[in-house]
Amino acid sequence: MKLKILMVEDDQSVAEMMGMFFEKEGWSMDVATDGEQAVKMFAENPDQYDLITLDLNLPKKDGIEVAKEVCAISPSIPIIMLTARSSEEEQIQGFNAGADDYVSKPFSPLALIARIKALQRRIRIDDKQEQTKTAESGEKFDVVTNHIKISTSRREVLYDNKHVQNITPKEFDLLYTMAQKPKQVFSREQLLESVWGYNYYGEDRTVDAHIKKLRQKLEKVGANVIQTVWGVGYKFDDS
Amino acid sequence: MKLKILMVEDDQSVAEMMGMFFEKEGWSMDVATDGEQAVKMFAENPDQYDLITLDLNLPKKDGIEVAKEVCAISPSIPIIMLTARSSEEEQIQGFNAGADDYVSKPFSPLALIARIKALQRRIRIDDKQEQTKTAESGEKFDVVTNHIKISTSRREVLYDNKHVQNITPKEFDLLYTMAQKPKQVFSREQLLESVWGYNYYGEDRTVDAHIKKLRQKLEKVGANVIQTVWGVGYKFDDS
DNA sequence: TGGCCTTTTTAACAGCACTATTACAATGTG
DNA sequence: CACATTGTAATAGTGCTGTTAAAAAGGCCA
Repeated sequence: MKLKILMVEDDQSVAEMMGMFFEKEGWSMDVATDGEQAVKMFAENPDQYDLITLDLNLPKKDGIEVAKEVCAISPSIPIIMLTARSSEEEQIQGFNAGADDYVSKPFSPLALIARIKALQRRIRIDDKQEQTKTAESGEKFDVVTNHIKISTSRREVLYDNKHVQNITPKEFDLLYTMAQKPKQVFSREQLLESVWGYNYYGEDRTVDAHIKKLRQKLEKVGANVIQTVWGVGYKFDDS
Repeated sequence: MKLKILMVEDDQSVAEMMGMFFEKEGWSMDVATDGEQAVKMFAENPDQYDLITLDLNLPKKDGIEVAKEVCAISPSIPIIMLTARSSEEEQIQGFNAGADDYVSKPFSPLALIARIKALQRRIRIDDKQEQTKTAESGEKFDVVTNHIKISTSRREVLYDNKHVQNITPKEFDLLYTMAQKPKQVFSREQLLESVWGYNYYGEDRTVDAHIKKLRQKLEKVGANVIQTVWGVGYKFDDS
């Protein structure tokens, strides 16, 4: 997989650092240091970029605005937002503006690379399912499996078109993380890193507690989609 | 997960503290207090170490130089840089020299442990993906023989596309170990080392017991793939 | 030498005590 | 109210051992 990435990032040292890691992966990168430059660079030659990483706090034009304008030019471009604090508010705005995933700062270089790979994988899969998924209504769901639909922009989960009520942020993120790769087992540590963030050092068992609550709420609409894999972790499976 | 870590750190109190935390995780640690010693220790026996944590400010030979020399000996060894102040400059140089991740001082022991775990996980995942570069659809199987498919990411075993039910961790590991090299005989000692870990002192016959259970579960889907090699051990064969 | 029986070695099986892991409930905090 | 944590109960998995069954080896005799 060879990628060209547009990194929108005002902290030059971060950009340089990531540049080296991308190079290690065999990817190339352009950097825009403010919002205006980002939009300009992308507008000039949209097709050359495979993906955009987008800092939210930018000079001149903030990340949300950049995302909107970029999406106007090329709606299918994958965008990963880099949010300073993991503020729910910002995430929702970001998703609304067209972001596909977010990574909260500070992040480890490898974490970002992992997300990029995951996103690319997801997009390839989506492409294959394009026929089934397209248009009809204006409803956009980020994850669609046999029974479940998840909308990140609305923070909504539907099971057989029934709303799952009162999902909390952590529960939503947990479900979203696992549902992106159905049947794949996630260790508690993986979930901690993915949902709680790079620099969070909580207890494994905290995950259990949230899984329990999530299961309770899913059961209310008849969903039984989170399996325990003994000695390993959890997985999503609704087949 | 059992690790041996080479910690390169001139501040002895830091090293001691981390030593205790590593011990709690069941990991062992060697300490080098300056750059020269670090390179020497690593060069003497590179394979014993699973990971290096590397302070950047070192007597005699700085961390960057150590990283380069270590990478020259063994390019795949994971390195985590410990940067004294979060000086971006240093981080960048460190990565250039071959570091995989960084933690800025002062760091919490749990933070470093979390980073180590995350790094190990990624390395394992990357290794697997290299082995499994085939696989087109979302289905990824790490082992595929005539009748059996094994997916470590899903912890699933299929025999002629039938699920083997209720596989426990030990059983899965046993089967996975043997199925990787069909027809090769594994002694009980080899299996103990591979599945239980190299410093586990258990009875040979414990292996038998698990093989029995595994066979039972495999029989339920009509699989008869584990042969006894009298006086030697067991082997996987489904041809 | 080759067949047959006995002895010895090795593996299969079954059950139990123990451990590890997970689910659940309750609490404290912001 | 969401969350993190902790204690406890429930559950699943593991390790071991006594016993039984099977295989190999050795001895005996035709």
